[in-house]
Amino acid sequence: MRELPKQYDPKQVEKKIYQQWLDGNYFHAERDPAKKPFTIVIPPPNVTGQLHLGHAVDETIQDVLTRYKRMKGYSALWLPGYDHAGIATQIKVEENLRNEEGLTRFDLGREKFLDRVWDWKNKYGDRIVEQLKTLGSSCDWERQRFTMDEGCSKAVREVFCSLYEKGLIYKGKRIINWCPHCTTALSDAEVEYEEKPGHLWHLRYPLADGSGEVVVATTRPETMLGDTGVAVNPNDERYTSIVGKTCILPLVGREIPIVADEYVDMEFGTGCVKMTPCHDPNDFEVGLRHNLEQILVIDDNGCIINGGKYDGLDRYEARKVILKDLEEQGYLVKVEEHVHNVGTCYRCHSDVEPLASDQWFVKMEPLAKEAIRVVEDGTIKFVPDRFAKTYLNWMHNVRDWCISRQLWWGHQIPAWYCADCGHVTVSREDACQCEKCGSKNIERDPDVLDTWFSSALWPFSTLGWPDKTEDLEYFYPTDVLVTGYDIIFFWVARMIFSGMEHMKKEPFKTVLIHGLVRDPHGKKMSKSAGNGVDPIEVIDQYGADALRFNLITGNSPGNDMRFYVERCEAMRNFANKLWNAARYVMMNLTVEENKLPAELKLEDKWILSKLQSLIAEVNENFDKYELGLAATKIYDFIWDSFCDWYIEITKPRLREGDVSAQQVLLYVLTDILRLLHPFMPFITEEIYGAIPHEGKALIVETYPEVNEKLCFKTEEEDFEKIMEAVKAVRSRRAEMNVPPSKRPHITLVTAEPQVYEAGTVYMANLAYAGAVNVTRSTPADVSGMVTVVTGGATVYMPMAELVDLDKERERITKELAKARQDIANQEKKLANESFVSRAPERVVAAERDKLAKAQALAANLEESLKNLG
RNA sequence: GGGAGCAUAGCUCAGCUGGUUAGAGCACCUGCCUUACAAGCAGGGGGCCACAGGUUCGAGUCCUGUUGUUCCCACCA
Repeated sequence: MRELPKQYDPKQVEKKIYQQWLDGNYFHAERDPAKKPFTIVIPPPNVTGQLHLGHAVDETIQDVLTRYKRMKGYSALWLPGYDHAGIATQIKVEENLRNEEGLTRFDLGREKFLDRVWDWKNKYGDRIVEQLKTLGSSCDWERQRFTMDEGCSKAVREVFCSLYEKGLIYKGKRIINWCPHCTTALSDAEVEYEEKPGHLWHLRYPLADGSGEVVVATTRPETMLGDTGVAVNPNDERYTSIVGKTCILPLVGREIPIVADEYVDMEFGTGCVKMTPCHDPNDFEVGLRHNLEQILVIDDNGCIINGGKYDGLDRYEARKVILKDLEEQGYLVKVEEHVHNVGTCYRCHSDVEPLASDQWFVKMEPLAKEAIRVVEDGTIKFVPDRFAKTYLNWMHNVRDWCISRQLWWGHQIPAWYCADCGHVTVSREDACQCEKCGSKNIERDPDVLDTWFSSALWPFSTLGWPDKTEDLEYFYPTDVLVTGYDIIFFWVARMIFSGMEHMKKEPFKTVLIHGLVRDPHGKKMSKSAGNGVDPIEVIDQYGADALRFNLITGNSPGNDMRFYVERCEAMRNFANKLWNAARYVMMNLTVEENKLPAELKLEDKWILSKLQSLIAEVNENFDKYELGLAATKIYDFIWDSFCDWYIEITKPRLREGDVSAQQVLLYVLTDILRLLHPFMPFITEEIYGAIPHEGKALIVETYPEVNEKLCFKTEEEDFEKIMEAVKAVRSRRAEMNVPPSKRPHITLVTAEPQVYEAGTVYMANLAYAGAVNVTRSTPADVSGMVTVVTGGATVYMPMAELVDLDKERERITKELAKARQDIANQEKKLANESFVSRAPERVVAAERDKLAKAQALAANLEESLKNLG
């Protein structure tokens, strides 16, 4: 036992406590056959990243769950790590290179550039780990992984090769999403659509035979350079006569065919669509059906190629010039305002360019089957379950996954092209010759894999797969995956089908989805908007426990939350409240052993019984992942039940040196610490260390379970009757401005005198009463008395204590009106035959009881009013 | 075009399977430095639970529709 300072200072505590946990090796999960495993793998933060509030929510939830399960006796593993984040990291390092040395990655060459990225990764890779630690994350740092470490890279290679061998990975020319800024292909999931105002330009394409013209409508006139046809609907009578004819492409002069295809919507625009097979997925398909030529007119940087005089112009620059030319030459018919969806890159938000390109793909249909099954049959549960629908909808409609990226930072594709026979060698080991013709004239594919390709394997690659490790055996499948709804498609979906394909077992049993953290106005936090809040600064000011509690409470699962720094202040105050409660208990402690006394007083039974209810509810909330509810209940118990009532009520006993009160205080406080620890690990551990305790550390204490012997329902109710009387007296006193120094004698009239007799001491201490008289019958003379009716008693206070009779009269009149209204309501309800006969008996009884009470109250109030004159 | 969420006190939000008087934090008002805590204590004001129907003995809670709002998905040029 040692003295605690008057105010809790997280700064003095958090670093020290975290070090104690590390020293005790408590985060490390052993493969203990006697214990059940509980596993969470962290959603790996970007290696380039800094902790933001989104991480803070995610990590807090995982830490709360891990700590809970650890205390519940599981071998709880929270496996940490980070992600190489291909695009983001490469761009960052390229940016540095340009700013500091004026060089591009091509100036350095692949190898030297990658050295730079590794340097950068080694320098900043630990920053986020350090930040996770300040949050209190109880990760097993011995098992920390990186998506590009040796083991994970081996897993990636194995998966690529095995899928290739099964025919589930192929290379082909498709329309893909190309980011001209990041200069790489993207998957469909990596494109974010934004509604943007634009125009619909109507262009005149003259028929080659001079018999007329067609007018096409387009939102992207610059792509006309790549037009190789015009399509109309076969059922469109307006155009049947021109199908099969050709027209002359303006500005270019190319003769292109007019074809009929079902794809065309007769209602939209003019019903004639220009076909640009290389820059539109639909046109690509139509082009294949009608053998249209493919002409690529926009290059990797978004500039025009194969477009004659327009070559080299940026696509939007080209648009202006082309429109001007079209107008001047009389080809522009009209312009309409038109809002349309524009795809943008999820990393840099440049407009994505659809273009035909040779890329690697994962064939999704066969993989999706199992991924759909395990969610439909409940093997994997989403919490809240509405996200299962989101997931299934996506999985049912999933298209092949473009996995090759034109980057250098990442897992290079293990495919070698033979210059002699053209064969592609895909191999687990680095190939030095063509597997078909033996030629050494081979070259490796320069591209790397989508970052999400490696994170898809995270739940098993981090446990040692493809090797058959003991960790994998013991900890897989993992239990809960915690993440925001924004990466269900990127990551969750891909982990599920990867787990099913390669492990033949689901990667996790529960997907716990949380919402996004927004600013006070509900806007997304971002660097560019300048509305971001740095969690590290918040922790610095209020402490990690306060931040954690703020993030875990006041929101419901799966819904976005707004972040208010002021709420952290409230949480810090709560921490301080607990701190002082503990300080008070310690100040009065003369015993060393945490053991309940043989005899319990009424208030002891009340608080212990309330504690058991709390324990039951919190455990139940945990099992349903209702962490916010659990935390709020603990908060209320500590502040209201424990501090405001129990501590107050035991003060006289402590003053008199009553050891039993000390023992109950210590017992309840210890359970409080254990209950709260997953949410506020630092302060609880610190207090635990200061009070008498047996275990090594709170983090490895057991989590409270209900003790039936400490459930005292009757006493709990009895005590609450007394509380009600106390509150009633306090309330009257406050309303009448009776100063605490005035201690009126009070008479309690009740049918249960034994209950209230036990409570007379409380009336004196908590309601500043003088002598308290408990009787069964109303005093002979109640004139000049203030009456307060509570659930179990009528309280009489002498009028002399009152300052304002008018006020009292007013109050009673108001209450009487309400009581009469209640009586009316209850009588009406009970007069309803179907209610009485159909509602459960206890409900009806409760309503009868309510009526009786209201009647008694009304009678009392009437009398009081009479007494007042 | 399809799907989902949200709408409760001045503000931000809880309210789990329908059942006493709808809660919390902050803000506000009144009185207290009562020997754990003024980052505190006691008391108080403030709510047609978006709207309209329906189911039910009983609806903030379940169903249908309406309005507003946010988001996700989808190849109408």
